[in-house]
Amino acid sequence: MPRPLIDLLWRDRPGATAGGSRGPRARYSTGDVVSRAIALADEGGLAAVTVRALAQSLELTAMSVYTHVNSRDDLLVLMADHAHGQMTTTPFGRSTWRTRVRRLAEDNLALLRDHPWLLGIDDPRTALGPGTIAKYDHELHAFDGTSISDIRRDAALTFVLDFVRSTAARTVMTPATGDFGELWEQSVDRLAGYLGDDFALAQRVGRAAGEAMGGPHDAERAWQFGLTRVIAGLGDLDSR
Amino acid sequence: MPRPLIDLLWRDRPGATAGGSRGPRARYSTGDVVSRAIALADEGGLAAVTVRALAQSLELTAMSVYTHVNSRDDLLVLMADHAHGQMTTTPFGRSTWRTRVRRLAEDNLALLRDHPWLLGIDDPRTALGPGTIAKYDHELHAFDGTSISDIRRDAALTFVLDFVRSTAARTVMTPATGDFGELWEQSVDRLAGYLGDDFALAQRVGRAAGEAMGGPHDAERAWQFGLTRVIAGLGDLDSR
DNA sequence: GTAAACCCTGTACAACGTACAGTACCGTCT
DNA sequence: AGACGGTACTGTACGTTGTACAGGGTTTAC
Repeated sequence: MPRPLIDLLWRDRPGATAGGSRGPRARYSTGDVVSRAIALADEGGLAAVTVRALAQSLELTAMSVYTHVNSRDDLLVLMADHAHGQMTTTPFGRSTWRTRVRRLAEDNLALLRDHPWLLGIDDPRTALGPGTIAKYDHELHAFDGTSISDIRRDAALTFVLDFVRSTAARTVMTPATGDFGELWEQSVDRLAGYLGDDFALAQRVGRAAGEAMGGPHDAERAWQFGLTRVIAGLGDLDSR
Repeated sequence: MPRPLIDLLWRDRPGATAGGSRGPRARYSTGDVVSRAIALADEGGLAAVTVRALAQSLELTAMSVYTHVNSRDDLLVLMADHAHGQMTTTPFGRSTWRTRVRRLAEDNLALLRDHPWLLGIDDPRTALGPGTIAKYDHELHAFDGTSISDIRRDAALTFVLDFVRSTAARTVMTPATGDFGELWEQSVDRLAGYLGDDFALAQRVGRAAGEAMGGPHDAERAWQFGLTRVIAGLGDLDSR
């Protein structure tokens, strides 16, 4: 049985509890396995990351995967932490916390665009990994120079990241999510019949929002709308 | 085969396309099936809503469920829409949009507390249902009296609801989510060993946030923090 | 040289969603 | 009255999933 998850997460860091040295050499390192899994996920979404598919992609049998990883859930945590560790972060430089938060949000959006499957991983154990902790540390520094308390600093960061995640979930096209446009055109007739004149406001706003959604830069506009509101909501951190 | 999803969603509304009248009477109505499914989900989470379990709970065979519903995914949409339709909404009265948004957010949090499994349903087709549309309509009215545009009205509502959903996802105890406290105490030692003195800021803030998380009213505090920021972020809708 | 630890394989199981074929029932049409 | 056809339901079965379990071969530690 492989080492416990925490040790796998920290496998490359100095001081890592190494695996025993006896027995045949493994054909793949843990990192290899995680990388292949990520490649599969980038291509076909989380659903494509089955133990069997991963095994085949490594030219192993299904059960051999469990030599490197304790369970599929653990694998997902390793994937997420790896992605967090590889994330490209725009350096903050000497900017204000507002532009830092903006960059941070944009970086995270890019991350979720590159790896939409991250939206499907919601395991709290991810927070134990070095990549995730490094990311957390870096992003907390966005609020340096303000007089925000530690607890609120954490809350503020969570607030920003939650916004990014929500928006990405709606924007990003997961392989699982079929095109909503098709669905819409397909059912709008019958829906109109049912609706009649009820819910006038919903119909008016829904139509406006729906039409804009087809437009060229709507996703971008929704993003800017929200991000502006997030930053405005954080208010004047400097004087508090 | 049952009627298509849209017709099932609108089954109780006047003008609904009724099912054919021939054949034996069904032992259960669509509403019965959906209600039983919701009961299962309330008890054991979405994972407990298997076709077989639902069938057993109705004293049917597994395949008979498909007489009432086209697929499990459709069933989930029906469940979500039903929950949205049953949602208790605090009337807005004559209050300002700020307190309306606050109530709206609180109502939605309560909804997600009562039915945590809603967090696991992310099907856009839910938006086609009468319950969801009624909810949408009602919540859009929160911004009545302001001069906000239709598109921004939709964006603002989405912004609020996304915040609620994110916070609920972290707060609410899903049956799937084991207690994070256990996990933490179990791995904090080894983690401390790996961390050493690196990521000082993350460690300090994480400790502060972690300790507060054990505290009695932390979830409440995080909620208030975020909600205040959401409303502040929306700014002065009256003059725009 | 022996024993322990390790990588890897093959077989197998339980649970899942659901396709397909068939049976009993019932309103509708001839 | 009788045939038709749509409906509710059942039973069997298939493919896919994660993974438990029992070995077999290989390498290192003692």
